[in-house]
Amino acid sequence: MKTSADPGFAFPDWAYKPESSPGSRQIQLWHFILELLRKEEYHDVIAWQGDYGEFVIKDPDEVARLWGARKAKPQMNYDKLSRALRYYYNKRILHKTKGKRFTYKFNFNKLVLVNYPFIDMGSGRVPQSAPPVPTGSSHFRFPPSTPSDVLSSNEELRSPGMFSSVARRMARGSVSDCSDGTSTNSELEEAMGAEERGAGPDRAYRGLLPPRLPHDSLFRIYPAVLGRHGPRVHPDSLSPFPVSPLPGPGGLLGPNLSPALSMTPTPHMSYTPSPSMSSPMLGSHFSFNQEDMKHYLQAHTQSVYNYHLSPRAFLHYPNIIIPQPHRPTPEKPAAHHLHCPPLPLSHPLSQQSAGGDERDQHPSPFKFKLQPPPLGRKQRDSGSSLAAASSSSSSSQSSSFTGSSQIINSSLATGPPKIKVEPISDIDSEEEVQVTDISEDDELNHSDEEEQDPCHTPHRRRRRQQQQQQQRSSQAFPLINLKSEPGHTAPISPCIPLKLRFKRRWSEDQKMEADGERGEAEDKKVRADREEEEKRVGQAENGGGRGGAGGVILGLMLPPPPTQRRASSELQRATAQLSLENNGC
DNA sequence: TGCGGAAGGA
DNA sequence: TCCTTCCGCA
Repeated sequence: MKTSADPGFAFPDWAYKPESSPGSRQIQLWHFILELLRKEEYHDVIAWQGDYGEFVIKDPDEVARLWGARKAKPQMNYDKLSRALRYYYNKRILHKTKGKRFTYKFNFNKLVLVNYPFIDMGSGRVPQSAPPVPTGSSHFRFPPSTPSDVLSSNEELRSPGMFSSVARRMARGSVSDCSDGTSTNSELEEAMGAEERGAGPDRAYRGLLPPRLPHDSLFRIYPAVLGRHGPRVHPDSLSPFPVSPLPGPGGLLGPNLSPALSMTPTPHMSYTPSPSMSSPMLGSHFSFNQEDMKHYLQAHTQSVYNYHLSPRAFLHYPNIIIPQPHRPTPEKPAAHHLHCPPLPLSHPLSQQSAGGDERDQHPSPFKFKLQPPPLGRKQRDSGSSLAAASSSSSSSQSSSFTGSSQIINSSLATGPPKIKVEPISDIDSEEEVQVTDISEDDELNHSDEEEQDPCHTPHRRRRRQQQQQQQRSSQAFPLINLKSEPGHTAPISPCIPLKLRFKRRWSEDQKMEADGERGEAEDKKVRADREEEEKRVGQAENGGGRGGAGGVILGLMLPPPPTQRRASSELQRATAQLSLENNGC
């Protein structure tokens, strides 16, 4: 296999730009960082430290000097180098370890799903977020060396709607993780640790799992592993590694396991050790343990909720149970199971969830921790207008992390007065609370906010447009079509979608919450007035049959303030009524 | 020390 | 596209 000219350590050809010169001047910075990290002689300059993928630049000037030497940029300094590193934030290749000087962390989670287009689901094996550590078992295959290889030779694996779309979304950055610069993995480990402890059979291989391998040991094997695929290196491979956020064949992140990936295994995703590294598993696609894939997706979904990612990506996995905040609306169909098109997938996962909604029977084991996404700089700057910032969030790190979920989060953090009460006709928002594609619907529905947002650079607008386009294509799925047409206000009817009625009810509830914050004295007065009014409204509603479960949803997140208990009970009654009505629909 | 906008080069 | 360079800001 061809490698770079570096005799000590070399990435495979695909890790370099095609125009890579013998001197490897085109090496990318993160490659270079990994290169340094791997070399013992630079451990005084840069070294792994802390969590997986986390490294500290011990001697920034020296690293910059080395980088400048590599790039023939003698004027290079750490300031410039760090600027380049910061560009990786948006690409989710790196993020900063907050509070630790010169400490960054490679992000690998998104790189995993991007590999999904090459999963051989039929093999009954599931992708791992773990690196391709050849430690001895047989369930891991390396993909071809380049996306073009895969896409040309494994077209059948690009199951439309299954993995490729996820991959594209991931590649686009609309699905991402670790966006807050903190250790995502540790939280995921918690969640998945619990999950795994409760895991059933199919876990025998766990005994084979390596413990946390030291970075170095993980990384050391990387070249050797990749080296096995030299013959598959596509001569025209274009910047084959996850660097490219672009969708499509040239931009798919990944069939190639990245060094970043390899060094940042997720312990909770039990890695299946793979003697395949030494066996003739040079096939062009991954094979994964299906059980682990399920767990991975759950973990990733957890990260979605923790980090404002897009669980909608998982709608393409109709048989993956998506952990969600438990919503006591038993009548609500298990959308992910019932409304996804019968994708041409006939693997055992299809049977696992067949016949019912597991979530109802087994409430999600995950702890939901809704957090506001990291504030971008301008958001921080905006200061006082937090609500506006949250609704129009366009932090460069999380331009896709906008939307009603964030609104909810903001409301949790700042109280009802800052809740954005969306128009009733904006029925997307509740969907986003439930299945939080945080970015896209917000973009569809809040273009007015975009105008107000000083952070909307043309670049970000382009990204948002891409996400909107993705959203439109995603709406081809019946699940998404649970929504009404944008802007369409369904007539009030006992048989309007339950969800829509929930939404409307929720909007009302939020208004009431806002009212509830206006102080005790005023509240009492308002309450008195409202009680009178609600008597009238209640009578009207008894005939109109509208309502919603938004209050229930919020109730899951926060205990209702005393002033709202009565409203909540109203909501519960309305919910019960709606449930009955819905049965009639 | 870190962030991110902007302009520009290769 | 991936930086490099410069800069203002926190």
